[in-house]
Amino acid sequence: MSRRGSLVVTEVRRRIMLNELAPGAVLTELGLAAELACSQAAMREALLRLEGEGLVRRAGHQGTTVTDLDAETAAEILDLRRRIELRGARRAARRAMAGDLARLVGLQVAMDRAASAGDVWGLIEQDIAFHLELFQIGGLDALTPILARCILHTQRFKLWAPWHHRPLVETAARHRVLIEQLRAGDAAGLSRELALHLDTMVDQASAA
Amino acid sequence: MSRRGSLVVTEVRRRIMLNELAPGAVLTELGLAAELACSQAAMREALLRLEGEGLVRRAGHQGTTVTDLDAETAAEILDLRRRIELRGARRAARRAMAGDLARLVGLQVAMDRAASAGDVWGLIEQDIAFHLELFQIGGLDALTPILARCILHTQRFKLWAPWHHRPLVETAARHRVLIEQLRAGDAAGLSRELALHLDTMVDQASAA
DNA sequence: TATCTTTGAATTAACGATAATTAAACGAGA
DNA sequence: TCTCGTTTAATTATCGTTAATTCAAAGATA
Repeated sequence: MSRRGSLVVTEVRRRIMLNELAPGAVLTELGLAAELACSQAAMREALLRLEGEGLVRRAGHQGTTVTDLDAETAAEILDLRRRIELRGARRAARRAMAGDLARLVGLQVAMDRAASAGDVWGLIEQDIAFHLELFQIGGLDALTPILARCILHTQRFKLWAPWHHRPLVETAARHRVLIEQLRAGDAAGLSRELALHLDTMVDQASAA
Repeated sequence: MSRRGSLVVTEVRRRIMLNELAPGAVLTELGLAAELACSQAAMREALLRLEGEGLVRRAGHQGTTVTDLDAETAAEILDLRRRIELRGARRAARRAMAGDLARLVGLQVAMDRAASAGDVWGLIEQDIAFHLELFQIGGLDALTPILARCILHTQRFKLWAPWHHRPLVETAARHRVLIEQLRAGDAAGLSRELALHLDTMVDQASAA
């Protein structure tokens, strides 16, 4: 699993998400490759992937730039995310098996660990994995990559906005109720709680 | 514009969309590269892009396979497309400038040309460009790639379903009314017509 | 006969070097 | 002083090759 390319794309993604590579920054394949000690081809593949995720924009022969973000766009994407995720959750409540619950619980404890360790990025990664795992139970596989993109961008905006100081442990704990609703097979309850979950995220961002 | 890589990705995309490369087919980088007379690296980049579009699935060291498609998934994606595109259209009606209309008219005549020439694929390409152009007037830039993906997949399903025999010229002509509503700045009218436009597409597919 | 190991083919991943393309800096002429 | 053409530097795109990984089938052993 020591796949170099995988590690490279993960690292560049992390730097963009954490704003270490700020919007508008110009990246050159050779330059970043030297910094991360990989070949140009590996970095090329990484940037290609990140372009597919909407994190960078590759423009001709004049370098690759980190994409901008703004509040209105973030709101639009969050709205789309809400719709997709709620629809998936309603289906998930009717289909969840024991194994699904076990996987979610596993991600939950991983989030708790990351939160108490103060590992912001680790918490984000597990949070994304949690929501995607929950969605995939619903079986709408073709929408998963779209949802993944929406989640990525909402998280990016949340990190970028200077006012994201909810305690980590609380953030992690807020997923427990979702598991409970899912275990109960309560579609209405799950979608209600999930909507609340997403709303608090936006409240947090718009409460300036 | 004689960019080799661009041409390669376009060609592979065309073959998948036209079902010349059927769902489940396994593609090897070297094999396809030899067939299209390009290097492995160029084909690698092409497949990477197509994976980002959801047309192929790259799985470890066991080849790249063309993704499956089914009616339920297509319906879900079309639903998402409708939502995104209608929202964009409502905004577009309030923002359209003369230049925007000119571009749309240009695409319209290109569709007419392709239709009367019996060029199915050309018509599809122009149709996709038309809808994306219309959406971009709305200014929701961050959603454009998501919409592009949805449009691509709805078109793919339409082509894949064996019952898509609406006359080409009629398909092309059906975009004129959209331009008219946009020119009139009638947001309600445009979204109504666009919804109808999308509904006929699904009726066409579900009328088995 | 069943299971484990080994060997082989096939494929992706990575690298280094070269070519092609673009954008900007520069200078000459009007 | 401004504009146009040329040159130059930087960057991406492509190529050919090599290395590492995986899957599957053949063979050996209990």
